[in-house]
Amino acid sequence: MKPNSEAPPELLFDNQICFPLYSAANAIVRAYRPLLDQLDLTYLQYMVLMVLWQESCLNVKELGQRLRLDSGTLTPLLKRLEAKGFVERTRSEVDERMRMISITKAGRALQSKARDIPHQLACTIGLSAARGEQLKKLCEQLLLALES
Amino acid sequence: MKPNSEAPPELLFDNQICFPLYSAANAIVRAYRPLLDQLDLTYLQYMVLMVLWQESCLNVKELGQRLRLDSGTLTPLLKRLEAKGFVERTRSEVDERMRMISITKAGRALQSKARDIPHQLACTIGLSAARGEQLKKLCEQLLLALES
DNA sequence: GGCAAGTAAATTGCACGCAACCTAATTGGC
DNA sequence: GCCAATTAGGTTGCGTGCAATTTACTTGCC
Repeated sequence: MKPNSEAPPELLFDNQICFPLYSAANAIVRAYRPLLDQLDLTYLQYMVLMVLWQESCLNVKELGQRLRLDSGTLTPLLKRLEAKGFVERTRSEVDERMRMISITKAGRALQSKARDIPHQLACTIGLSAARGEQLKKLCEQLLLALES
Repeated sequence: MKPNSEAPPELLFDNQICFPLYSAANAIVRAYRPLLDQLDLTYLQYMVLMVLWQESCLNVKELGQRLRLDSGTLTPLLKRLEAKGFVERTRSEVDERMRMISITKAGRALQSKARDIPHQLACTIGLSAARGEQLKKLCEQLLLALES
């Protein structure tokens, strides 16, 4: 009995293009964890703060557009960041539907504590700057295509 | 007041290498969803079946090594696949600690139903074969480096 | 001004990921 | 044969992702 005699090669596990990407994303989060534990942050919380370090106040929708996430993910995450004292969640006075997310002093203070993380992570992932840039570009292309 | 005057460029959100990868992985899962809904499978369940289409019986640990996932993720997932009738979970007679996961007839039948999925997905992600291969290679390198 | 349509967040429910822990079976040394 | 160490898998708890729905507010049209 011939195994997989009629299976097209694209249905073979080892030929999957996207699964390595999926696994790599998981591995990245794992690699960040020990570094971010020291700041009491998860990877996603770290990314949210990184946005807020640059633009100290935006609403949930804007944050979601930058991070490609929706309110179902962001609302509980922002509540956790608020509970830790790193962000504030106030209602917009102009439009009461909007929730304005702003960085607190404690949240901004994390920026200097995080100073070494990019370098430390770069060491563990051990990808040259050129390959890193290449990877980033490819992912951004893919994202562009998937944003119909 | 100069914003971010002392922030190193690696702490700027738009300079993150890994976050596009993270977002792309999420986008891939989203892109697969409508296709896999027809088979009553999630992306990860589809990947598990893809492994089982090639090697019709392995234990949880072996499955976890191929997929880079642990029992905390796989056990509930395999129970769901069993509930749908696509796999069987039996105890090894040689070593009672091991749980043997084998594909069922219904599970194997999904392989032909899935025949068009790779092509359909390739259309939506719209990455040339060359760039796809490049992306796969980069992710595999990254995974290799992170598997200390 | 009043009301339908639209919009921003929040909520609910389900499926991952994974650390931390637990249980049961096996192995290795003596 | 006995017991400590190891191993396989399961459980728990928490944090995402996201579809689907709900709630509260705003806008547009008459």
